[in-house]
Amino acid sequence: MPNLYMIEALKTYCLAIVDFTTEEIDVLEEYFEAVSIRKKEMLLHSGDVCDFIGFVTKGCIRHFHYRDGEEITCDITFEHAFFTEFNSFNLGTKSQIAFQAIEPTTLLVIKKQQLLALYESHPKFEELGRKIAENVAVRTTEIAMSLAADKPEKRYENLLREQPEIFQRIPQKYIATILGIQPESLSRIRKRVLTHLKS
Amino acid sequence: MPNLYMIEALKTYCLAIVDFTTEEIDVLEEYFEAVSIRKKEMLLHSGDVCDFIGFVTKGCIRHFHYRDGEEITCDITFEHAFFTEFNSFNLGTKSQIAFQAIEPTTLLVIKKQQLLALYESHPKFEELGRKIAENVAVRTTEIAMSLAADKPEKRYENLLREQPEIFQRIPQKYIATILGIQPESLSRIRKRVLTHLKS
DNA sequence: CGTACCATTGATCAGGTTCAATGCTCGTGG
DNA sequence: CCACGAGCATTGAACCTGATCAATGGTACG
Repeated sequence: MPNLYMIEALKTYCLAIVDFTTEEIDVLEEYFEAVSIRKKEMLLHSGDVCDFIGFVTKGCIRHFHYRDGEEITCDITFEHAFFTEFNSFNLGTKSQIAFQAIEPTTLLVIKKQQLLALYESHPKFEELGRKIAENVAVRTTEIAMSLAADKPEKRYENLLREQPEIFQRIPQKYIATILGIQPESLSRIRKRVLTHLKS
Repeated sequence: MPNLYMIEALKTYCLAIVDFTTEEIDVLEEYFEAVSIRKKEMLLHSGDVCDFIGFVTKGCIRHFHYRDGEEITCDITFEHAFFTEFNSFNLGTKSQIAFQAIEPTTLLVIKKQQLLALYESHPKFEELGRKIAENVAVRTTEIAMSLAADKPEKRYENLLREQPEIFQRIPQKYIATILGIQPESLSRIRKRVLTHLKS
C-alpha cells in the first residue's frame, strides 16, 4: 500500500516534467503499487522479463549485468528517479540487466499493462513517458561520451563532483565498474587524487 | 522540396514503430523539410542551439564533440535513422555536439516548433517520439556497457560484426574515437585481429 | 568473538598512449 | 591528364597506466 509520502514524491517528480492538472496527476496513484525490498534483495534477475517501471522513493537500486561470469554494475538509481530495462519492457524479451537493492529500498512500481491502460485512458501521460525517455537518452549518451573520451581518473573526479554522496552509500567495488575500471584501480586513483590535492 | 523517395523512407520507418493510419502518417510530409549537404559540410556547430530533429535519407552524419581541443567522434547516424541533441533541443541550450556530413547527405528535418505543432494536432505522434527516445536510450546504454566492460579489441570485433559497412564508409580516425581509443591503437588492433584469424 | 567480505597495497604484466617518422591515397590545380 | 600537396594510415620506440594475481588488514555482521 503506497503511503502518502511515496505518492507525493512521485507526483512532484512528474509535475516538474509535465504540467498536469490536479485531476490528471491524481489518477497516478491508481496505477502504481508500492514495493519494499530488503538490503541486497533482488528486484529482477537477469534473464527474467522486466514488465514494470520503477520509481525509487527511498534507498537505491543497482543495475548490473554479467561479463565472463562477473557482475558488472552499470548504473545506480537513487531516490526520485525512474528505471526500467526498456528493451525487455517493450519487447517482452529477457532482460540483460538485473536490479538489486543496495540499501533497504521502497519503490512505486507500474506494470506494463497498467501503463498501457494509463496511456489509453489519459493520453497526456504519453508526453510524460516521452520526456522521461528523452532524459534517460541524454543521461546515457553523456555516460557513453565520458567513457569513450575521458581517462578513468577524470571520470572519477567528475563522479566525485557530480554525485559525492555515491561514495558514502555505495561500496567501491560497484563504483569501480561503473567507472569502467577494477576496484584495485579505483583504490589507487583515490589515493593519487588525494595526494594531488595535498600538494 | 522533399522527393517521394525521402518521404516514403520516413513513413516506412515510422510505421515500423507505431501503427499509424494512412491519414495519420500522411500528415508527416507537411512538417518536414528536405536538406542537402555536401561532403564534410557542417549541419550544426557545437555551441549553436539544435532546434531540429533530422532523419537521414542518404549519406551519413558524424556526431562529435571537443575534448582538450581535439574532435572526438561519438556516433554516426546512417540512412533511415533519426538524430538530434535532445538536451539542446528540449532546453534550448547550446549543443555540446556538432553534426557534420561525412558523405554527400540528404535529410528530412523537422524544426522544434513544427514538432510541437505536430504533437499538438496529432497526439499519437507523442508515442512515436517516446519510442524513438527509448530506442536511443537502449542503444546508448549498450554502448556505455560495452565501453565500461569490454576491452578495445572486443569492442572492435563487436563493431566489425554488427556494422561491417562502417569500415567501408568511415575514416578510421573517426571509428577509433567511437571505440574510445586512438587511431594508432585501432591500426594495431586491426593488424592483431588479422593475424589471429590467419593462425 | 569469529568469519567472510571488502579495501588496500605490492609486484608484475599487458596493452594503449604519445611522439615521431614514413609512406600511401585522394583530391586539387596546373 | 598528370603532378603535387595535404591529410591519413601505418609503424616504431619509450612510456604510462590500468589489469591481474597475491597477500594483508580492516570492518561489519551474524
